[in-house]
Amino acid sequence: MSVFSGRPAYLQIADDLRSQILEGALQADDKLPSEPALMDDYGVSRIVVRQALDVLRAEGLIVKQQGRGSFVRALVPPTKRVLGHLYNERPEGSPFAAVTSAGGQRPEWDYQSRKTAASKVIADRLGIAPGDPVMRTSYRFLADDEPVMLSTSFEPLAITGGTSIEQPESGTVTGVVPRFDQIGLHITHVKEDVNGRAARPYEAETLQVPQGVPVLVIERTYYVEDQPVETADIVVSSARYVLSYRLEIPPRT
Amino acid sequence: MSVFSGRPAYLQIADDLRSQILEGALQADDKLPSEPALMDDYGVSRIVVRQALDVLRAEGLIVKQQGRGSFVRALVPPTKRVLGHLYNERPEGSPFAAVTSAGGQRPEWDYQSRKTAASKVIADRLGIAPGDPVMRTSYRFLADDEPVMLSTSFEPLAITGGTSIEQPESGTVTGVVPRFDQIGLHITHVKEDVNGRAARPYEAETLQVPQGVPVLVIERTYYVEDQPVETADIVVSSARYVLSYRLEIPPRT
DNA sequence: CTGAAAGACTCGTCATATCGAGTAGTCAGG
DNA sequence: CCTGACTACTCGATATGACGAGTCTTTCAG
Repeated sequence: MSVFSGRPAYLQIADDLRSQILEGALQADDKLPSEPALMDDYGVSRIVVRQALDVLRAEGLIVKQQGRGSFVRALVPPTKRVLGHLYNERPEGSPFAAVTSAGGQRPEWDYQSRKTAASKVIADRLGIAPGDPVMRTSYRFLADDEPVMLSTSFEPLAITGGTSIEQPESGTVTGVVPRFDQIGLHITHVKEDVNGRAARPYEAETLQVPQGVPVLVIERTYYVEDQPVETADIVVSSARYVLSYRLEIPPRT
Repeated sequence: MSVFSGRPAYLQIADDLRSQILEGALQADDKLPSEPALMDDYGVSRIVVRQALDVLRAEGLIVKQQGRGSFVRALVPPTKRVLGHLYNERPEGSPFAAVTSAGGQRPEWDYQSRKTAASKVIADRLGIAPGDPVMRTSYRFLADDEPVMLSTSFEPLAITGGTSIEQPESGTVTGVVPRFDQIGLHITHVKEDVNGRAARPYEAETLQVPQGVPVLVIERTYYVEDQPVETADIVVSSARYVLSYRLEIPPRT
C-alpha cells in the first residue's frame, strides 16, 4: 500500500485503515500499528500518520491512549443506552436513574444550585424576560462512579419560588415531572432539540473522553400546556449514548 | 495574552478565542486573525495555532476557507430546521419536503434503487434473516440545489415485493407512511436512534462541508404494530440541522 | 473603462526534529 | 514469590521550514 498523488496522503491512509476496520481485518480492541510503524508502512512522516489517525478518532472508529497505542473502538459500544424514549412511559423518577439502572449500572449525581438572572437565550426558551430570576442547577451524572452526562437546568423562580421544589434537589422526589406534580403542575410535553459538535475542553475533561470527540447536545424544555417550566442543556458523549426516540403515527383520517 | 505552562498552549489559545466568540468580541462572520498573525500574537509556532483553530472548528464555532481565512460561524445557524417533530402531525408527503418547504427552500432529491441481500445489521433491524432480499435505496436530498441530507433505506421485499410500491420512487405518492398506506399497511410508529460523529470523507464531500465536522447519524425504523417495514440510515450536517422532538407526557395515573 | 496579469496574502499539506509523559515488560534484589 | 527500578516503547506537544493552491487587490495594457 502506497500513496498516490492527487489526494492528500493522510486521507488515503485514513481510507485504508477505515476499510480495514469496517471490513473486519482490524477487530474491536485490536491495536493498530504504532505511529512509527505506520510511517514505515506508508512511507510518510509522523505528521501525516497523526492526521490520518485524528480523522479516524473523530469518526469514532479508534481511540488513542498515550503510552499504549491506538485501538479499534467497538462499533456498537457496550455502553449503548437510550434517553428520549423514556417519556413514553410515565417516568417514576429521574430518567437518568431509570436508564442507568436498566443498564445494570449504579446511577449517582452531584449538583450545584444557585439563583441567578436569566440570560437572553435562556429567557427566550423559558418565555420570560432577560434578567428575570431563575434557579440554575448544574448536574454531573455518574454511572458506576464514572461521569457520563452533564446538564445545566434553569427554572423560572416566578413559578417555583417559595414552593417546596424551589431547590431542585432538596426534596425526596427526583425527576422534573414528579417534582412539578408536587406543586400541582402536570408537565404535558417535553421538547428536545438535538445537535452534535466536538466536546469543549471542560466537557472532555469532565466526561473523561479524549479531547475533540463528538458529543451530543440536547436542549430540553418541559412544558405545562405550552408554558415552559424548565429548560436544560445536556451534554453526553456520542461514544457512550445513543438517543432513542419513539414517535407515534396517528391513524389515517 | 501569553501562554503559561501546565496546560497545552493550543488549548489555551482555543480557550481565549472561544471566549472572545462567546462573549461577542468576535461576532458572526467576523474574520479571525490570520495564522501568521496569531503566531505573533501568542508567540507560538504555526502548528499550535492550527491545532487551536481545529479545536474551534470541531466545536462548530468557526469555519476555515483556504485562501481567505477563518471566520466565526453564526451561533444559531440560519439553516436551523426540525425533523422529528414532524410525525406529530400526519405527514402528508415526505417529511423532508415538508420541512424544507416550511423553511422557504425548494426540496429536491435523487436516488438509486436496487435489490440486494440484507446484511447482518440490516436484517437485525428489519427482523428478517441475513441474506433475505431487500430493496436498497440511496437518497441525496437537496435544498435549493444544495445537498443537505443523505439517506440509505432498506425495505424487505417479503413485504413490498410485487406490490405497487416495490420501487420506492416510481409512484406518485412520496413519503414512507403514505406509500405503505397504499398497500394497506398503516405505519403505527417510528423509532429514531440518534448519534453523532465526524463526517466520513464521502459524506463531507457530498454534503459540501469541511472534512471532519460533526454530523448527526439517525437510524430510523418504521413499524407496523412492532413489525419493522422500513429502516434507513440518515446523515445530516450538525451545522445545518437541529433535530427537534416533541414527546407527550401521559397524565398522572 | 475594462479585463487580464501579477503579486500579496491565506490556508492546506508535509518533512524533520526534540522533549515530555504515560505504559509495560524485564530483571535484580529482598 | 513479590516488589521496585530501569528501560524500551508509545503517544502528546511543539519548533522550523518548505511548497502548493485558492483568494483578493492592485496595476497595467488594450
